Amino acid sequence: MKSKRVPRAVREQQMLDAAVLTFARRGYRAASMDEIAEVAGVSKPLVYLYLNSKEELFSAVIRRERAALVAAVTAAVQPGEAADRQLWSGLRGFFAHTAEHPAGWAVLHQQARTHGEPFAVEVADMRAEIVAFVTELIGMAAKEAGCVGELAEREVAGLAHALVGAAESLAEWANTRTDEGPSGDQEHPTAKDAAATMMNFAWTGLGHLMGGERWTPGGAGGEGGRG
Amino acid sequence: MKSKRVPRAVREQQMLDAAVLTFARRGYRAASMDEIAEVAGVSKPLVYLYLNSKEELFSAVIRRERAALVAAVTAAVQPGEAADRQLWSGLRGFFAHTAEHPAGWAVLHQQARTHGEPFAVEVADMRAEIVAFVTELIGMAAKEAGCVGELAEREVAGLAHALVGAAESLAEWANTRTDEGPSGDQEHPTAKDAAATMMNFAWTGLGHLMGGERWTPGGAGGEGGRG
Amino acid sequence: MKSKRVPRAVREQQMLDAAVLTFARRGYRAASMDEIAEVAGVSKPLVYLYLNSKEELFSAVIRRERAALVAAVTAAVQPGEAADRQLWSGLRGFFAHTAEHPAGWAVLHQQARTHGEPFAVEVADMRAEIVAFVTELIGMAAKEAGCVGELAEREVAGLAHALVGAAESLAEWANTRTDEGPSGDQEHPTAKDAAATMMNFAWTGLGHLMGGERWTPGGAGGEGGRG
Amino acid sequence: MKSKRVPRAVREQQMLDAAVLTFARRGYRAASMDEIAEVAGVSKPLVYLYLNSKEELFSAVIRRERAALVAAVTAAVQPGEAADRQLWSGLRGFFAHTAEHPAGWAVLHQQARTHGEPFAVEVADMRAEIVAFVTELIGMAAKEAGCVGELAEREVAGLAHALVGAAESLAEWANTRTDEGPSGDQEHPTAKDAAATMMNFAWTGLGHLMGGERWTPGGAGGEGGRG
DNA sequence: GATGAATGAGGATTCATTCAT
DNA sequence: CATGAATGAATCCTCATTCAT
Repeated sequence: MKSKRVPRAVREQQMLDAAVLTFARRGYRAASMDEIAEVAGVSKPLVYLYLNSKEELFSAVIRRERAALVAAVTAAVQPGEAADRQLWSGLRGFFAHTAEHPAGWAVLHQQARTHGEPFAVEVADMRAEIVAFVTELIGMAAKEAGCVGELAEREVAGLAHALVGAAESLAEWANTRTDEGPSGDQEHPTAKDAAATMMNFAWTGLGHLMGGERWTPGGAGGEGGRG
Repeated sequence: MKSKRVPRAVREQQMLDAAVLTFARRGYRAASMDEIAEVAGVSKPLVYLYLNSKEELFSAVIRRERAALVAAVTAAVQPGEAADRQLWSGLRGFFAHTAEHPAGWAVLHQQARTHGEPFAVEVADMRAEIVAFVTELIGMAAKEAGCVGELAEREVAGLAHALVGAAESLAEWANTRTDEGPSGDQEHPTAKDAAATMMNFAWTGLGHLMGGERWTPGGAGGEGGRG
Repeated sequence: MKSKRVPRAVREQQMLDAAVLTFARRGYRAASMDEIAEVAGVSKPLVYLYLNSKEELFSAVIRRERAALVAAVTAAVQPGEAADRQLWSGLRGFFAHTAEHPAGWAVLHQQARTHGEPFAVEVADMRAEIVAFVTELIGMAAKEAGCVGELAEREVAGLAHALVGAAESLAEWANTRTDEGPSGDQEHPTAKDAAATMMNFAWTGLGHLMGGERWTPGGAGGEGGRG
Repeated sequence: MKSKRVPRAVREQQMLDAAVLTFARRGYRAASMDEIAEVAGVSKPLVYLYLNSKEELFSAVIRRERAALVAAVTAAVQPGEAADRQLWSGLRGFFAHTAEHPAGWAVLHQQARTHGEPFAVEVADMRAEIVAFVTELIGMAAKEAGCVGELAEREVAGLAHALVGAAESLAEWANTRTDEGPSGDQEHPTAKDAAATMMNFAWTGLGHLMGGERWTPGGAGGEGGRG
């Protein structure tokens, strides 16, 4: 005896919840509208009445999850702070959100990118947003460090992409480990640990990069890199 | 004008070529055996005769592309060299191969991971292989730098994952640009550029990390990071 | 002019009807779900929605036809009567039912037995049921005739099998003639005629068998048989 | 290393042997030419070269098995003997042959009858042959017993069909038991036992039938039957 | 004579989607 | 609002059959 007469807005969220889970579990193509309706606890025609089609449903899911992730990161950051503090906060927000919403993250990071333009574009936009934010932070840091023009624009873009990719990889690693580890949070990289790893890995290097330090293939191994 | 009466080994490779392209373009589920057969220039039954099923075909594709990628990286590295030189060479091999085989890379990096255990495991294994290689290099570098026990094992694993993720992200970025950019190679990050970015981004930071430098949230931004 | 919006229970029977006809006409393998759906006047997906698979459909058909045949025979028999009366009534019920449902009989007698364990077992069970009933009747008759232990158990089982086989053969013969004969019922063995033939053929011999009469190869032909 | 250069006639028999086994095991439709060729130890095109098509192959199998069965029965019978001796011998030949060639019997009795006219006709013809032989024997017996015109032609036909059906049923029963019984021949009806059962069951009754004895529904059970 | 290479045709099954009630 | 009933359009897979060598 399912609860009847639920307001539309609520029903829609239930459907989106069911869809996120199902798309994450099965993938876009393998997820059937039948299963989604069943998981949502409603009849299939109702799903169509509210969400129109599988494609629109997937789209709605992606938009909602994107918004939620961006909101989580944005909420974590204090706009006025120093660049490294902002990155630190943003990363913690990112890792915390993806850890709490693994299905949502899976849909964004894995499913949406592998099933055609309409969806991939949405995620690409989100990623561009984040990359732009990181790029800005790097710029801020450069200004803070008093080094102007030292880093070419393209170089900065590359660094930002690398940084974002590193964070994504860590997020997946952390989430995957979570599923298997029998022990508590102390055992695996929590959001805080992951963020710390990122800061040590990326920011320290960036600082020296801004100081003009470069690794060059010509040098004798690590020696050349630090010279 | 399809060449007829081709020996089996050759036909199989043609089929795998067609499958890589099609799986990369459409995704595993959306790719139809009909389309793959057509792209391969053979009839569908022949595909089944040689590769048995869609699942086995996908599996064969993944195995082939995995082997090719690992071979490319391995061939690029000179085992005896210093850690940073090995990483540098390996990264160049990696970026060069993924740039030359974008479809193969897409299948490994995007499709295989999103379509169920049997396939994801294969890629996870490959990734673990690479992460292990990177982990070893970091260990070597630590020894070269005379810092022993400075980095916890878990920390190294995190760094390796971050590094690999950064490289993957850069590879995708580079390849995506390639598709759209009308101009030549000079315009976008080539394998060499990408590898340089990675070395500057990751290795420089690692070097200082081994020197005991850490970023801490308590400190005043970048200043605290370097102290 | 297909009647639309029919309740599920009704549609299922229509499908089973169509399936019986089609399986009888073509055989299990040669019957296509397409044809069955067409004969049933519905689309193929509906058949799958209700009956799940060709195998389950065939199974459902067999179970329904088995139940109908057993019910027909059971209904014809008066439990309290003498053994020969019960056999006589049961045979008439059997011949009447198989004559009225030739397709159902064909599916049970020919198709189900030739297409793998799951189906053959169902029919074997039914046959065992009937053989057991006949065996019981023979036992009853022996008791009525005052001959106890005269017939070995294995001998009775053999006789029961022979009797059932004879009835099946006659049923097929009668039905086959029906299809071709242009004239009315009087011309070919109706249920009553067939049952009479069976009683004369089988029961008369059984009676004398119980009286100790045996045919032996040693004797001089028919003479020896009656001695 | 298959033996090469085998004369055509031999190869054909090997193929027919393989076909009998495979058709018996799988059924006509489910048996694939691939499997038959493999069982026969030859390549598929050779099967087509010799037997032309699956249909013709099946036909050839049926014809060969029919001929073998008829030959076995014929060989067992001594034309000049008394009717009951001839039937006794024929039945022993029949049961012996079907027990020794279960696959052939399965193809004739089960497969051929369930897969369309062209094949069913062949078996129907064979059955008619046998029924005619039995009919003749019954006629002979009637003459031997001095009763002429006592049995209507249609009645005799029915009796013959019943008798043949009983024998077929016993044959199947005996063969099926053979597969399961772990003990020796003594345990289950051998050809001889089956034939004895048949003679007792059928011939004894027939003898009295010729003597004018009839079972009638009106009478009080077995008593009325014999009166 | 014998076979590896190849395919046209067809069959089971699933799914997104829509009405009529 | 809400749903049981129904389907068009693919998709995976198999098989009998034929060449070219």
